[in-house]
Amino acid sequence: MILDPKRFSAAHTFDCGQCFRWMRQPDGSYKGVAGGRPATIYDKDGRAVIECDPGDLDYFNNYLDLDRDYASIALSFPRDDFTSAAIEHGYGLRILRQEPWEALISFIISQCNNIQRIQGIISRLCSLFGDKIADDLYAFPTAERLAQLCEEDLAPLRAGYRAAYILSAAKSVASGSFVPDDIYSMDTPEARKALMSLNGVGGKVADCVLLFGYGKLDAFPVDTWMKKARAYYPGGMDPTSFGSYAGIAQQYIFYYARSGMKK
DNA sequence: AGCCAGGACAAGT
DNA sequence: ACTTGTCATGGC
Repeated sequence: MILDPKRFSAAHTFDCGQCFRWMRQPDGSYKGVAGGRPATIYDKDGRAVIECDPGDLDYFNNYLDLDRDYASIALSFPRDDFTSAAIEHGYGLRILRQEPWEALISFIISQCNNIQRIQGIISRLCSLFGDKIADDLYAFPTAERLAQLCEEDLAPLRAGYRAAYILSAAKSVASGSFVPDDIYSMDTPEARKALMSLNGVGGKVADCVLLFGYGKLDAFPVDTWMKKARAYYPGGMDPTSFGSYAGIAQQYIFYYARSGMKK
């Protein structure tokens, strides 16, 4: 299946730090699972090539946000040298529309952690408690499944103090006291507040869940790398200056800052 | 050995 | 509304 979204980069999309489960294969393609659907994805001549069940193609078209014109959005951002370099560096990245529940748990795990270790913890979480889909491919475990567990069960994850947060979120969702789908209809500030009612979810994690899980592209997560990047914005780094797609700008900047600002 | 990694939380000003 | 210590783990 070949889709033509203009300038899709699998590497920049899957390795920019927004997701943790797409694994680069020796041939440069990325293999993973989204929404319980397995796929192998790569780019060819700037186009997205998706190997998946034909019935899942619409899902991945939406998942990869392929219908959005990122080039035009990038042109709408203020043109300082740093932002321009960041956009060039992340050429072809797209903000994934990940499953909200997976994004929630993933970014709870991300706090005060590094990306390699986050990947390991999530990988163990899925292989231990997620349904097996194929060889080395697992669905993300459901809230109902995780809600049955205790901290001891999560010890093999080596998630540290975050294990309690995972269980707490699972129980909130499984019991119905927190309904992930309710977030969609809220505006970003209201949705942010609702997410922060969960134990272990502060402002930054909430912003990541909104951006990467709910497609709320005005959410603007600020982590340690964004704080480092702030030094390159003499007048300050004002999210509102990037408009309603500030989250996309954020991801270019984050990815560039984390890369060491090279190339 | 100490510092850092896509922080959150409670307790103290 | 801001500052500080603590939380668990691992790489450098």
